[in-house]
Amino acid sequence: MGRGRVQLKRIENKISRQVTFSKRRTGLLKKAHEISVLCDADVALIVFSTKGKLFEYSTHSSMETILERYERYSYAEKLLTAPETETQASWTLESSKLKAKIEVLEKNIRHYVGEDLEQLSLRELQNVEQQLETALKRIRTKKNQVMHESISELHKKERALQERNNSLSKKLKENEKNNTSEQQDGMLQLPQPHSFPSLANSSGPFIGAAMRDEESAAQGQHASASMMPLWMIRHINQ
Amino acid sequence: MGRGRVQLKRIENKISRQVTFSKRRTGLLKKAHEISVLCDADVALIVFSTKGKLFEYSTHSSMETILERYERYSYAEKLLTAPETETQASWTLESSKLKAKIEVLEKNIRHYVGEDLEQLSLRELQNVEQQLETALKRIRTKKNQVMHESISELHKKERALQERNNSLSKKLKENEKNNTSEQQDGMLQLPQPHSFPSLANSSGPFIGAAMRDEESAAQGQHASASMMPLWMIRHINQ
DNA sequence: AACTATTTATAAGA
DNA sequence: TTCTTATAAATAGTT
Repeated sequence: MGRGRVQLKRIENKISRQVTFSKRRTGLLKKAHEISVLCDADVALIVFSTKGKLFEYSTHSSMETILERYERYSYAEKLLTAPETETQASWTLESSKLKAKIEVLEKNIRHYVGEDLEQLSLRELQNVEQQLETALKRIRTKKNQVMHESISELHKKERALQERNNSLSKKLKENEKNNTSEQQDGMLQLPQPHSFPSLANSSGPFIGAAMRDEESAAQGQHASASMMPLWMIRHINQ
Repeated sequence: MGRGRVQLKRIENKISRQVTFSKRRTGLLKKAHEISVLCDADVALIVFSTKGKLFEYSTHSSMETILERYERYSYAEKLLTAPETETQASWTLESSKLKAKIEVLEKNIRHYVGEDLEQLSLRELQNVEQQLETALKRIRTKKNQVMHESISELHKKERALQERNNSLSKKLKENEKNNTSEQQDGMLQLPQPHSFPSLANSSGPFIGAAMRDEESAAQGQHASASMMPLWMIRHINQ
């Protein structure tokens, strides 16, 4: 619902991601409210932004009530087993289970990045090798796909810009017929077309704008959370 | 959005309330998913129909996790003020920290095995690809090393056995001199040397054992604990 | 924050 | 419920 269709995938540009988040959050909260009023439903909505800021909506019957109801509905067993009765022992147990799990996961990751291989048997090494090969294939397939999409997107832009360029050239020639005086480089000084105003400042041909987009997109280097290197992950644990 | 404008108040007609609920619920869940993917947000949505039926959506990081995060975020003060629950609060906090960490690790692993790639940008894909390539190189180097070690180990065994073999042959000939009767193929039917009994059953030359070891190493398909697939790891947590 | 051109969602009807 | 269609709403890209 906007000027362009949008792919269902993370918006790369931080600014527009933020803007979109703000807009859609408003819309989502509104719709949550609407369905709750129109259809007499109990709704609880919790949204955490990337930065960890909380936004929430809940029907008048309050968030707590709904969450309790939810727990009751979907985790009945859990509540029955131990809400208050949890002893320190059980916490310790859970904690060490989690820690054990983390250890296993970290070990896994180390293997997947080719570290800590000493203890592995030949068979295990072969296993990892095979998994990595498969993963690499998948990644490359996906990368190809993304690149192809990007390319055809750029071709589309290119065509649009070329057309615009042609029509501007035509207008320019007509202007020159009617006006046999100054304005040698008139084309770039014409009143700007309203559709692509930002491109008007480029010094090259219009098509060049597409290339610049590409370059700037390829620059930012900070990795997302999911791409954090190991040493960074290790610091999560405060 | 429809053929008529709609008042923001409970729809009286039961049927159309139900129909509207169904349609809007779909839309709401969709939008919740979209904002979560597009804007990289953590979303939890709980809807109870009038009749009490539950519908829910939550970002990949699971409903439980998000609700915990919510509790942490919005009831922090409450928990801190409570007298008895203070220890419990700290446990809860630690527990959810650990869980958060596990989430990150699991996401990482999914990427390393080439799953869950939709949300990755081209840049991130390239990152993963490069890491996998490096890992693969390391793994292969290590594998080579292990195989070479294994081979020279086997060569050593081979030499030892050959020597033993020779000395036994020698003794046999001496025996035959002193004893001009039976025992044509005596060599392989001699009392077995106690060091490598298993090899004695092989029908070929001793060096053949090395080949068989190699082959069987390449066959076994069950993964070790550290190589467990994700779905299996998920079960660790009790 | 505002402004539109567009895409989406959905109310009504079948 | 599902499909279709006319129309209201949401929102992407811009200013």
